[in-house]
Amino acid sequence: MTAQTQKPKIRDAEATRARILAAAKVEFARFGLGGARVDTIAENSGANKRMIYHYFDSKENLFREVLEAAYVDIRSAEQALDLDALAPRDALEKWIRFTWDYYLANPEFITLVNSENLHRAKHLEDSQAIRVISRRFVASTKDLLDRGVDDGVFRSDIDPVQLNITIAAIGYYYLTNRFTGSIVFERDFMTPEALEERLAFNIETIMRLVCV
Amino acid sequence: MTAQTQKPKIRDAEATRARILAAAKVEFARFGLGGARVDTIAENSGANKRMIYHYFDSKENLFREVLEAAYVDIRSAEQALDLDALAPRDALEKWIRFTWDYYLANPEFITLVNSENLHRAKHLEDSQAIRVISRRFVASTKDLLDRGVDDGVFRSDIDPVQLNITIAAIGYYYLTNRFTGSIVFERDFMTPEALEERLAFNIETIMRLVCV
DNA sequence: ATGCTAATTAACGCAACAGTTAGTTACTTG
DNA sequence: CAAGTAACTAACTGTTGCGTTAATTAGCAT
Repeated sequence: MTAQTQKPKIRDAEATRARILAAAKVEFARFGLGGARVDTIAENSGANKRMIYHYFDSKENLFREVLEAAYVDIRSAEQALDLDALAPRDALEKWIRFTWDYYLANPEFITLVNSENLHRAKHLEDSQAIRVISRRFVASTKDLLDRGVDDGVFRSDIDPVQLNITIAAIGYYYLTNRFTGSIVFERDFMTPEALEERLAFNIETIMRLVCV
Repeated sequence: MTAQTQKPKIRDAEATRARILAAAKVEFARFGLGGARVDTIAENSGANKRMIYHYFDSKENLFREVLEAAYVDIRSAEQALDLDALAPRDALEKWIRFTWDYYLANPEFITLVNSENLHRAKHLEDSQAIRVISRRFVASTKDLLDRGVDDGVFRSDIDPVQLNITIAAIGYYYLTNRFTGSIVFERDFMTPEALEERLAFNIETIMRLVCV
C-alpha cells in the first residue's frame, strides 16, 4: 500500500474538531447564532456535546471560528481568481460573476454574516486575521481599478470600497431576501432563468457604473 | 373643553395593544424573532405577559403583526412621495433618496425583514395585505419607467422588478452589514460624511443604469 | 507491560423562557 | 344600581437548552 500508511484512528482530535466545525457551520447558517442548538450540532457532528466545549469552550466561540473560516474561504477563492492575468474589463466581469457564484454555492456565508451583524460584529471585533485578509482584498480591487484607468477603460473617480460594497450588495440582497422577495414581487427568485437574469442585470449595472 | 371629551380611561384595550406592538417592534428589531424575549416586550410595553397572549395569541403572531405593519408603513410613505408630479429623472432620484432615508430613519425595518428571511418568510406567506400593497408599489415604479422612456430619458429595456431590487439592495446592504463592513473596510460606515458619500454613489449607480 | 495523557461519553444541574392558571378590578349595559 | 363582560395582574408550570460533572477508554511513551 502506497497511500493511507496511517491506520485510521478511532480517536482523532483533528478530525473530530473538523466534524464539529462542519456541523456547526450548517446549523448556524440555517438558524443563526441564537437559533442554533448545540445539541443538534453535537448530534450531527457524530461527536457529543462535551467535545464541543472541549474544543471550542462556548457556543459563541464556536460561532466565531465558523465565521472566521468562512471569511478566509471566500477571500482565498477570490485571490485564486488571478484577475491580474486578465484585461481590466474582463477581470471586472469575472469578479462580479465570481461573487454571485460564490454566494450561490456557499449560501451559508450570507446567513453567517447576517447573524454576525445582528450581533453588531462583536465576534469579529478583535479578529486580526480578518483585517489582514481584507486588506489584501481591498488592495487587489484597487489594483484592478487602477489598471482600468491606465488603459482608459474605467472611470478615474471610483472608490474601490464603494465598488466592493456595491458588487456584493446587488447579489447578496437578492439572495438573502429571496423569501420575502418572492412574495412581494410574486415571482420565484430561484429558477435558473431568474438567476441568470439577475446576474446579467448585475453585470450591466456595474459595467455602466465603472466603464467610461 | 373642546377636544379630549373622552376621559382618559385606566383600561384602554386599543392603547394597550398599540403599546405592546410598539415595544415588540423595538425588541424584534434589536434581537430578531428568536432572540426577542416576550418578558422584555411585556415589561417595556407597560403591560404584562398575559396581555400579549390575550391580544396576539403567540410570539410568532405578534411578530407577524409587527412585520406587516412595517411593510404597510414603508409602502404608504412611498405612495405619499407623489412621484407622478415630477419629471422622470427627478422622480427617480427622489425615490432613491427616499429609500435610503427611510432605511436610516427606520432601521428596524431592515432587521425585521432579515429575521423574516431567516425564517423563510413563513409569517408573510399567506398575508394578502402584503401582496396588495406590493402590487401598487411595483405598478407605480413601472409607471415611472414608462414615463421616462416616453420622454426619451430612460432606457427602454429595464425590468421594474430588477430596478426595485437594485435600489433597495445598494442601500440596504450597506446599512445591514455596517458592523462587519466597518471591520473589513476599516472605516466608520455611519459618520455623516460616509452616509452622504454612499448616497451619492448610489444615485450615480442607478442613474447610469437607467438613463440613456 | 505499565502508567500517563488526551479523547470520548452519558447523565445531570440549573437558569431562562414561552405560555397558562386563576383569579381581581374597571367599565358598560339593561 | 346590579350583573355581566372585558381589561388586567401575579404567580406558576413544563420544557428547552447551555454548560458541567464524573467517569471510561484509546493511544503513546518509557
